[in-house]
Amino acid sequence: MPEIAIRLPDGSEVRCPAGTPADEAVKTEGLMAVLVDGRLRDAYTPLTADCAVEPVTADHPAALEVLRHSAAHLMAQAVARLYKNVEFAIGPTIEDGFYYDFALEHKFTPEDFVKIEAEMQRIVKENLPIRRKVTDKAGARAIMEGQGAKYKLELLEEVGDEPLSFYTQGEFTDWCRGPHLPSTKSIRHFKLMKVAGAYWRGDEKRDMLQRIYGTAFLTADALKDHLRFLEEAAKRDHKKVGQQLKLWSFHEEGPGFPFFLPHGMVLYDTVVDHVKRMHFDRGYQQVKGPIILNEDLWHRSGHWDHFHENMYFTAIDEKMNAVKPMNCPGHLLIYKEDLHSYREMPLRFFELGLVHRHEKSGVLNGLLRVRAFTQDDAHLFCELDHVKEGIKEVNQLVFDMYRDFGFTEFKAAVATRPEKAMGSPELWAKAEAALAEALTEQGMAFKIKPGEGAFYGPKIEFNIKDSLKRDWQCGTVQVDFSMPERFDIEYMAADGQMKRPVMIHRAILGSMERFLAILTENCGGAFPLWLNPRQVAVVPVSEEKFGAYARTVGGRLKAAGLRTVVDTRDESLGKKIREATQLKTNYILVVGAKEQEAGTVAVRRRDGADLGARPLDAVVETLLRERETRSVNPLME
RNA sequence: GCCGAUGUAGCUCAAUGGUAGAGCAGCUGAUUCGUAAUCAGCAGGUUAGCGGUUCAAGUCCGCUCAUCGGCUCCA
Repeated sequence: MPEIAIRLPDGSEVRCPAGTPADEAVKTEGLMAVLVDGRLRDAYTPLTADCAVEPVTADHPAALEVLRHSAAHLMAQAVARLYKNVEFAIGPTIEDGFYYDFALEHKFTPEDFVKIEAEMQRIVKENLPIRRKVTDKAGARAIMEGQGAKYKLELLEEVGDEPLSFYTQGEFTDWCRGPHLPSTKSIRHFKLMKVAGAYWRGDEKRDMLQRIYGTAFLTADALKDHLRFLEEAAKRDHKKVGQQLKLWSFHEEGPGFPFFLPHGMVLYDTVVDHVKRMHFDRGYQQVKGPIILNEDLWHRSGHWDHFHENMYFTAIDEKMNAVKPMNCPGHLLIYKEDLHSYREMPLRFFELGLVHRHEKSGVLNGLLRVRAFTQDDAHLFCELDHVKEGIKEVNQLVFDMYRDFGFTEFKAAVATRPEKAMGSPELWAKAEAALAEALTEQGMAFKIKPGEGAFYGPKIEFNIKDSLKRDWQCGTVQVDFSMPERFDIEYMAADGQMKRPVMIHRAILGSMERFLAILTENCGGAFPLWLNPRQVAVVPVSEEKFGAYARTVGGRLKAAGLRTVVDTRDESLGKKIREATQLKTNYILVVGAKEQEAGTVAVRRRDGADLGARPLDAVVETLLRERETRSVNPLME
């Protein structure tokens, strides 16, 4: 046997005979896998040549991935033991865990999870070695035919002639790239989460399989933390919070059409006010088009061809009309009312546009996915040479807006030409390049989403990250050469020629409804002062004795524009404080004899902190500062 | 749209196939209170809707609707 040299991360080198398994060469406790020359491999992989080996143990970034992949196999094995005639599809890892798709007669219920988890534990205890075997396509086919695995056979037909690996643990064998843990014994901290239907290969025309989602972690604490996180997210659910704080509601009578209650409307208007101010400061002109427009317009715009399944139609005097799903055609009509000059460019039309889109019933979800929503929509018309500047200007507004609403982390992606697209590929390429260049010049990293552009142009998608580290898509910026063409819009260029402008479609918060849901879940309903519909509650210790002073205090606050309630109900002080706190009122001002005499208020924050008596003037001053600076944290300390 | 689960008072939840109940909220009265629930009384329901099985249905079956979790789609 020739000797080979193994380099370890600490710079040391060991020599061993070629073919030595990696785990024997590196001799590391708790080895889950190894990186051989940077490639993830099984711990027992034979080393055949000089190489660099990095051990993957529990603290390695790749550890979770390996663990979860093995957990998916573990679950599949348990399912195979417990149920008859199970067909296996695929079982990958995902962000928070793993899933496996099965086809079988039995319908899984969450009660089955107990049984499956118990079987999984049993397999863990059996300490089955997980071993890799490589075969060729014919060998693979033989194995799969033996298993009656029609889904896997279908996938097999699509791969080339490269060697294929199978992993076996006990009686269970699965086609898999790997790597896997060396044994089932180290999969300890897992939980099956939910069962759901999933189309085979994500195609709604094909079989509906049963998917079980699970998660697995390296330690019991990490699993517990994850479950706690999910609980926290559930507590912050905007539907729940919206009901508790009486912000919005949903009714059977209008699925997908949310109701805004008085306090929700205050929140909505506060957001709108800020959005408008930011746009006016940047040269946008607000417009508003009608909600219903005749069908011809939608043929001209291309929406009928590309979007009509999502549109609502309504007859007026026997003529067909469409309820608008987008605002752009309206803005094009407005554009065409005047002769435009290059001197006005970029021309910026802004609309809080109420659009209706027919969404499939199964996708509706609170305010996050509705059938009628208001977009913070705008269209910029610019000269061809200035498209990139236009995009950059818009992007800057996007960044500013997210920061103002307290979102400091966001990501961008460029979505390119979809299959159903209008306009020439050359124009698409040009538009895609403009978007990418603008982002690059602004130092904004982005990824590419192939084929995910709108039918009339490629787009930048902006995602914000909330306080629970979840991503939400909000803004889009789209470059469009087609719509100006279709509507034959022009402007007078500096050289006296009539030219065709380019259109930039953009929304920043996206849908106001959706954004309010995100805002709500970001803070769990405990809105920063500037946004909160309930900013201050004034609570007299006794209504009879101090009610008048409480109303005076309330009057001062209201005069300063602070959203204030004076709670003069015949209830105990403790109860009024409790209720105001539960409604996430930023500040509770308690007034009694001492305060009345001294012209002060006793300040209590919603987090329970009792700040003691403060002069009313000072309180008003601080609250106004907190509001004007849009502070996320309370300024009263 | 597809797969699955769920639907009881305004809210949160109980109720072996055998008279639908509690807490909170609401109303009335008492209480005037110093930092997260004062006390008492009253009222509140075609158990999502429609149909079926049964002597008897909140409970079992079917259909419809809505919601939730996923899939597909998407702001």
